Amino acid sequence: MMVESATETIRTTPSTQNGVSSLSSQSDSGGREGSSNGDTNGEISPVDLLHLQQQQALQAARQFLLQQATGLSSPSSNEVKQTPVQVPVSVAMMTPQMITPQQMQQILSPPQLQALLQQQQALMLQQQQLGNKQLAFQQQLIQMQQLQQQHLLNLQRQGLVGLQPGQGAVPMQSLQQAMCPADLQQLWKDVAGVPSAEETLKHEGLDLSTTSSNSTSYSASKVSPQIPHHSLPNGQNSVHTPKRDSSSHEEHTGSHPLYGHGECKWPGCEALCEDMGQFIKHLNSEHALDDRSTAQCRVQMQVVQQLEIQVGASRAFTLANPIPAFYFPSQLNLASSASLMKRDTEAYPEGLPHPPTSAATPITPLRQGPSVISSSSLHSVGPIRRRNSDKYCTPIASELAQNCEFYKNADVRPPFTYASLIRHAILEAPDRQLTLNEIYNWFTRMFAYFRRNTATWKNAVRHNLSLHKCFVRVENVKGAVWTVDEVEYQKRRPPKMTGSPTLVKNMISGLGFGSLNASYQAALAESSLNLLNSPTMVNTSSGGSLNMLHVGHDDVSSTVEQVNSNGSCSPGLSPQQYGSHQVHVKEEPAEMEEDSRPVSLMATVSQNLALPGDEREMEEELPAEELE
DNA sequence: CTAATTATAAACAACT
DNA sequence: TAGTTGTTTATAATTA
Repeated sequence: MMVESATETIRTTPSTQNGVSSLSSQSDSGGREGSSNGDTNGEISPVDLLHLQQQQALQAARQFLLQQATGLSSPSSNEVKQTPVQVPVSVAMMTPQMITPQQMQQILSPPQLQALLQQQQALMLQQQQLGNKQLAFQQQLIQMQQLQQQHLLNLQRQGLVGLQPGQGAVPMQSLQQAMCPADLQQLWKDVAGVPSAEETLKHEGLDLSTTSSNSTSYSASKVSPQIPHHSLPNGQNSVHTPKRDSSSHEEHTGSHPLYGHGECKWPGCEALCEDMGQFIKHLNSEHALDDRSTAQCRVQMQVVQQLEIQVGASRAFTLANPIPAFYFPSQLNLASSASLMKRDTEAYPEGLPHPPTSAATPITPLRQGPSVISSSSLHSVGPIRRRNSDKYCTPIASELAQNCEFYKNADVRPPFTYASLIRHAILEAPDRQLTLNEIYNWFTRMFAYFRRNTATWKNAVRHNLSLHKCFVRVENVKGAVWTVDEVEYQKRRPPKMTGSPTLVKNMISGLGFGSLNASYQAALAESSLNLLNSPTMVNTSSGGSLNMLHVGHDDVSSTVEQVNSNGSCSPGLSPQQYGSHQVHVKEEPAEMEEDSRPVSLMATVSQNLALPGDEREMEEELPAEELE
């Protein structure tokens, strides 16, 4: 007991408010915030510093990419400066879905890069499942992006690119090389056959001329001096002998983004090259860069950026919607593997009292099935404030349903707030009411994590019950039970995404969803439309439709229950139903019954998202009560 | 910087 | 009296 509370205390206390806060809060999690006590980077481990550096560099590179694509000229100096250690690698791995495009820029660290990009791909995959024909192309684009970044990374490592964090100066040429313009040509050809893709591009208002002029001048001013002899296949730069080139690449021979396993990775090429030299030759001969491809490359970069935006948007969307995790298995796998790494390495830093259960069987409970752990659960790995999950709103029901076993056995903090957990527990009960003790039991039964530190979390539970208006105490003959006032619960869900209607509009129109598949887009459009049409939403949401998308969603069960349980669980649900003697209303429960609208609406959206062949999934997800 | 949300700790009262 | 249940206040972290 004492030990438990002690650790608990430690866990919470630690956050220092230096720039390292997030890092420390991460690592210290269960343990000594040892690293956080200081206020400088001095405490940061070498590894962290490395990460930091990589992040900075990466971010700069990314920034540059974005600039190139956007035509923006604003240097990223300040942003880069802020980046320091802000988001440790672990976070990047653990919170894939939470990462906004901007955060992504900051978070990206070499080791994560691939994972992230793969996740993006996974997302795109998801979209594909939604019926998008353009996906193939988009995925390729993503790959291109991946290649770009990897290459940039390599360049940085080599010192070939004097990437100043504050300047984000990455030579255009290097980008071009990384992008493999020829490949772009190919892509272009492929795409040519797909009117929608071109349509998309037009729609997105890609301005080749503008962009290219921008990037050109940009690269012209900064590039050459920094890449002394990094020969480029396009011949724009001084062409060196393959050997020289290969030598310059030697240290990372195997890491050339386009060269691996003895063959050219140029999409669709696969030419065999015995060594780097040969590969370079091959590059020069087969994948030369001409003006056209250069232009295409630039367009490509823009497209890539668009994709990034889309990814961000779709991520937000999927987060806001109960799209079952199995929608993107690849991501899940990734996530789970990430979590494994996490757990094995940093989840419980040295000195940390490893939770009893997990110590013995930390990962065992992981299902090998497709559902494994959804990303949200990853958030919880380690002592992250669960608020995250709640915020980014992982449907607790589906999450729990899927990872029920995991939480039962792994000493992992569930990524949900106490409030949402309590609510879930109560709603899960046959008569949607539980005594305090029953709630306790539910916690301990469902989560290994809550089998310890009982004093702490029980206190928290009680505190939550008392504090939140959404929990209504009902006294009956046998004592008191707690019920949930859905309306209140939904009501208090704050705007999570400060997305104004404008944002939504933008996302839907060309920019974000320009090339999203029709159904996806339609679903989103519809949802936003509905949302916008809903008076409640319009004036309620400070932010706008996207907010509403979120509302009531961090808990699928709400949706489900309201839809399935005929009335018994409707938002307006009055405590009286419980045949209580007396009800303590903490405050008037708000009379807006329209609140149910967003919820059912969500159901609609979900359905829209559930495309052919996926209905089964949706159904799986609905009965969230089945967990247990 | 501020406000809101959440987690945690703790004091305290009422009740069993 | 001790433990449980509830309420309330305070503090800190995090995020928008």
